[in-house]
Amino acid sequence: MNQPTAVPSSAPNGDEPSAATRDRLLDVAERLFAQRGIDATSLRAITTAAEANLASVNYHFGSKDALFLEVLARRIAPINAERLRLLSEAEKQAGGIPPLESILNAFFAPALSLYAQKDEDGKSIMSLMGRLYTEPRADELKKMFFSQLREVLQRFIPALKRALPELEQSEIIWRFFFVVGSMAHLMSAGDVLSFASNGLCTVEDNEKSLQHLIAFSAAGLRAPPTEPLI
Amino acid sequence: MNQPTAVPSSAPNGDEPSAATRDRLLDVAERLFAQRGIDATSLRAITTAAEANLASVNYHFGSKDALFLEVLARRIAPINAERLRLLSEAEKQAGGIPPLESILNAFFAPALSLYAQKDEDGKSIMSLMGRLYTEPRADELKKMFFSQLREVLQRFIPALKRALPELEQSEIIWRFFFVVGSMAHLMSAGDVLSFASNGLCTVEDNEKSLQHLIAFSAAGLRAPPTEPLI
DNA sequence: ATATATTTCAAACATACGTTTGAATGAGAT
DNA sequence: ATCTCATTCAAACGTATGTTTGAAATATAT
Repeated sequence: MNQPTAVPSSAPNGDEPSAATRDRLLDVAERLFAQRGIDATSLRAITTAAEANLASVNYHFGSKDALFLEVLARRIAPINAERLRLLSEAEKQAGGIPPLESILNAFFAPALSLYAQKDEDGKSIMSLMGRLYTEPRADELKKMFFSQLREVLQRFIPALKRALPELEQSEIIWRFFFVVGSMAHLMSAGDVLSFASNGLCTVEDNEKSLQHLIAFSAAGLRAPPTEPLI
Repeated sequence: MNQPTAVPSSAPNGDEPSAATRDRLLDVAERLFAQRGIDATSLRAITTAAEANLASVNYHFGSKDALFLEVLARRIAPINAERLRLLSEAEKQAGGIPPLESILNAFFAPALSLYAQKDEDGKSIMSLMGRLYTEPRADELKKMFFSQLREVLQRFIPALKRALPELEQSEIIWRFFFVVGSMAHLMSAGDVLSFASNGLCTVEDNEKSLQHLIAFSAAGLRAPPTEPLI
């Protein structure tokens, strides 16, 4: 309940000798949540790894749940912004209706780019994001997540509709639902792929993964309509 | 550690006045695990709902993890057996290579049939199964889950290969990976679909869901090869 | 009916968790 | 130098958890 009355000043000096406690907590929490899951990650583990005091999470964020919420919001917002930007760019470049593949690329690429992060944690963070679609968690999380996703859907569904005029709106939503599932699966279970294929398929090459995902999704979306337009 | 030295005898009298404690625990645990998640479900909640003593889980299963493992194994085994049966049946009926749609139906239908269970819990159990692909859990669970899945893959991948001779093995595996993702998404996040579509799309009609999933997946699998056969 | 093994039970154990507290520390401004 | 506020810190709180225990109850077999 005791919230700080003011935000800690963000290091006025040019180079910060060490990141502010708040940021260190966010970074460490993100990594641990992703690797071990949320319930399995204790505040003690987070604060120890972040070299901060146990009470610091409750001081800076109020609660563990609020910390988790902020860990996610920090990632989701830029991804969705980039999605919208890429879609607009594709529409401008096409001078009207962009090809399905460009629309899908705009949706996938920002999320998959997590994998290409320089540090080793990209994969686990992506895995955490992928799991978000299905994690049984507090209402507040679901609200935050889907309010941010809804904005994206409101731009992408009409774009898909223009690219697939022969499909009913409901059929487009159905298929885009499966597209999201394919992406989430790649994000959250990509490591399983190489395991289950005995190393034949690997998720190491991000560009190749994106190609496979786009090719599959585009073809799935282009399936002949099962609910023809009346 | 203290395991019972013998399995409790399964009610020798014709009609059981009440299910054996062990079975009641499995049923209740399944429902609660599915609804609230595994970590959020305490042994006290399970045993109270099952009208059993707190110690009964440790007596009958050894630990909470072992209980969870058995809850899953009890569901997964029959589903995978039914998958293999349906595939064999489709192959017999086709007198050779069955159409892609029949292969996919054999893979999807047994899992999606969970939804059609008479009791209200079908959905949440299906959701639990769908989450299995990505839950960050103990190694023993992953081992059990994938050892059972591997058996299925060893029959389905060759079947898909025969139905899609123009594709490399690795490309088939990639695409089937997305197929699994689409199915898992439908299983674990089906309720999100109607929420995100403002009720336009709903998962209530199991047969319709299956049709959409098959149409999308078949088309995705049939996408032109990105890695052409040499 | 007696002996034996299985199952239930209430109680306690040990531990881990998120959170709160109140004093100590630090930095900036007056 | 002093005041003021934000931050850190060690310690404790209260609670919930999975598990263990040893006796009581129940069923099974001889």
